[in-house]
Amino acid sequence: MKFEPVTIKDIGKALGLSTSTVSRALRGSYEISSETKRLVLEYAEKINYRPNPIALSLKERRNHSIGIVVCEIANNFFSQAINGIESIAYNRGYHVIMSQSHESYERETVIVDHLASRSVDGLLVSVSSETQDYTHFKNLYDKGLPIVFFDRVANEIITHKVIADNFKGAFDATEHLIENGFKRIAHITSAPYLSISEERLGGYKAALEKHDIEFDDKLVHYCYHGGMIYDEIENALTKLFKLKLKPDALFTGGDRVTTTCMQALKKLNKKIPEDIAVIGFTNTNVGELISPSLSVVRQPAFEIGQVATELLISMIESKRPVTDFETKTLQTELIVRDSSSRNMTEK
Amino acid sequence: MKFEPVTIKDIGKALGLSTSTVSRALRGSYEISSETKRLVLEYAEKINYRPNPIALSLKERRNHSIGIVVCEIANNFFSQAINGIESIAYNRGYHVIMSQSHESYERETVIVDHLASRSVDGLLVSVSSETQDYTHFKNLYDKGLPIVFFDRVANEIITHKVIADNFKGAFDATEHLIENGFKRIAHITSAPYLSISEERLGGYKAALEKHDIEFDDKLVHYCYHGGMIYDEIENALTKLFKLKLKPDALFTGGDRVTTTCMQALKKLNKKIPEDIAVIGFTNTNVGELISPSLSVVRQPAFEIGQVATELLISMIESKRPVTDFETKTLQTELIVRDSSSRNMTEK
DNA sequence: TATTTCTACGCAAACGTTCCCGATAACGAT
DNA sequence: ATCGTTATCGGGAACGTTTGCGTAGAAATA
Repeated sequence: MKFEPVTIKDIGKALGLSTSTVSRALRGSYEISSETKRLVLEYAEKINYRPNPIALSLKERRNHSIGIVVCEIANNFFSQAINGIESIAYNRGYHVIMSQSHESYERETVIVDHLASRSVDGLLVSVSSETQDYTHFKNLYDKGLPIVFFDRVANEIITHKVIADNFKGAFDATEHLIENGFKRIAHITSAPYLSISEERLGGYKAALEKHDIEFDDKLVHYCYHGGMIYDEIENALTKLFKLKLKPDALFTGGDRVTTTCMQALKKLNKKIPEDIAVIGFTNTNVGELISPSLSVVRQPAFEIGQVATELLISMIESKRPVTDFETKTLQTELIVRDSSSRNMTEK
Repeated sequence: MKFEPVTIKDIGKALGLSTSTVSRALRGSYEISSETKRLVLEYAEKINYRPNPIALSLKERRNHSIGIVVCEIANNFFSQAINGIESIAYNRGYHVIMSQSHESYERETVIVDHLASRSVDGLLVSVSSETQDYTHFKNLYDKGLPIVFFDRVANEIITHKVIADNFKGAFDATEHLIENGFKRIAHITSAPYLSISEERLGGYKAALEKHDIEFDDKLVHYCYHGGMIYDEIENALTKLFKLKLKPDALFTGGDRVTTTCMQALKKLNKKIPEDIAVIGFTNTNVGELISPSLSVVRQPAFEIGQVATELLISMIESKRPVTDFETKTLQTELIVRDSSSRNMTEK
């Protein structure tokens, strides 16, 4: 199917004017008589003329569009973040182009290359859990393509980054468990080289240390697919429960990890919080409906998306090369419910 | 920031060839000597040449991108559908441009106009709950812009449509409640003029009729914001509970409506299913974790997205105008859990 | 009246490609 | 020696805009 659009040339032909005159009239240039302007504007309106954005892009060498690279859309955190991204982009006149890495490094490289081959003015990325090498970003970035990382960032690339305070979020969650009397706190999280995993593990360790609980790496499990693969989670849990010194609490890092852990615990017939207390990073909006109601660390996903987009657009629209980069850290929210409660276990 | 890309011209200059020769060499034309081809290919590889997609778009008058218009991304159904859309689009070499109407008719018109002004080869749309007038789609469609509707469709526009079998899904859910002994079945759903609302209401009525239960419009409530506004849902529920003949079961139509109803019921201290049994349309993946575990009608969101995208791309790539349109109906899945169980109430 | 200054418009290049049409050379055939 | 082929390449238009520059005529100035 073809979509035959009306061009500036058509207007010129119809009105006996040159394209330049029409163009100028449309932009309201002072060198066009008001009479001609009126004529052009009226005719353009009549035939519902819309400038061809592609021709403009070619001329101005920009697209007014930004690319998003995330592992998956169907995830509470990311869909909320994308919502934030879209809200800002829309107001600033940018289109948002979506793509998913599905936690695959290879696919990420393909996507990024595809997006960046100049069909996009900038990139908003949260790296895949498989990604350990960042040269595909580095190459483009060095060539001048603006990139802002959010959530899962590439520390070795010097640019704007927007993250939640994962350290503090993890610290608070862990300390909350400790203060509720739990001593053997397990931690299931995503791939170890992910920035978020590192930061959350750091907070977890710091809380243990503060309360003089020895860190035990047998209590920490990494799920390389971020909870996308059920068995990975179930295996981690069964290993934990086979320990001589079983955990009495679980702190999960990641939206998918948390919900999948809850499903696995249900399947394994573990009572929460009697058998094991649970608190985890997740942005689900039905935490209170879950049985028992789920204690969570909630990330300001929408705001992260917004801030990242603002930074990216400022980079895109900056005349001079940007040299002053910042890492914005937004606070998480600790929502305590029943799944991490000591009271429940004492009944 | 500027992103200085290498063009076909640069290659020509460096190698002492014309742009046409370079272009042909790159495409492997038979009229270029293998020696020249080798030279060009090697050099292009070396300097990492990527064709400028914008220039191509201008030339070929297409973009290899499709626009998505939905009410919101952060919604289980839509994020899963978008996942399906992206999966097909990626394989077929199309970019996916996202936008949200936020259930606003006005915003929808602006978005559609913006997207369609030729920055997109086709549109995948699920209309907003406010939309009753479809001329903004009709105009573009008549001009030749391919459009495929999914989920919430515009019946008056003759094109491909992909929907879940909302009638049957609603029928099954309602009949399930009836067979479990419930007699006063309330129905809370989205805006009445939405195709999905109509279809689901139809299934609901048909099930009632089959089992000789009189339809009572006092048991039906429409939420014009599709559950996005909490109070709208709570109001509907309190009205239901103020009825002389209170409902004993609730069938909800819509992802957001269902989860928000659950939240409101919790806040109103209603026991499920003792005070009121619940089953609803939703694509949440934590239905079994909810207390009580939630009976749901699940839509094949991912597949709906896939099928819609395939149809759209077939329209885009069709040489001749498409005249044979189909409405694909995919089956829903009834997942019975505790929230709609009679047994629970008899304990 | 001759010259300058506006006013209002057109020409053409440019953005990066593709592709139709020629152009040039080599070469065998006549 | 001339011609038609074939192989290989370049010129230039086109896609839809914007914009620097040029220039016509009219008005203003000298």
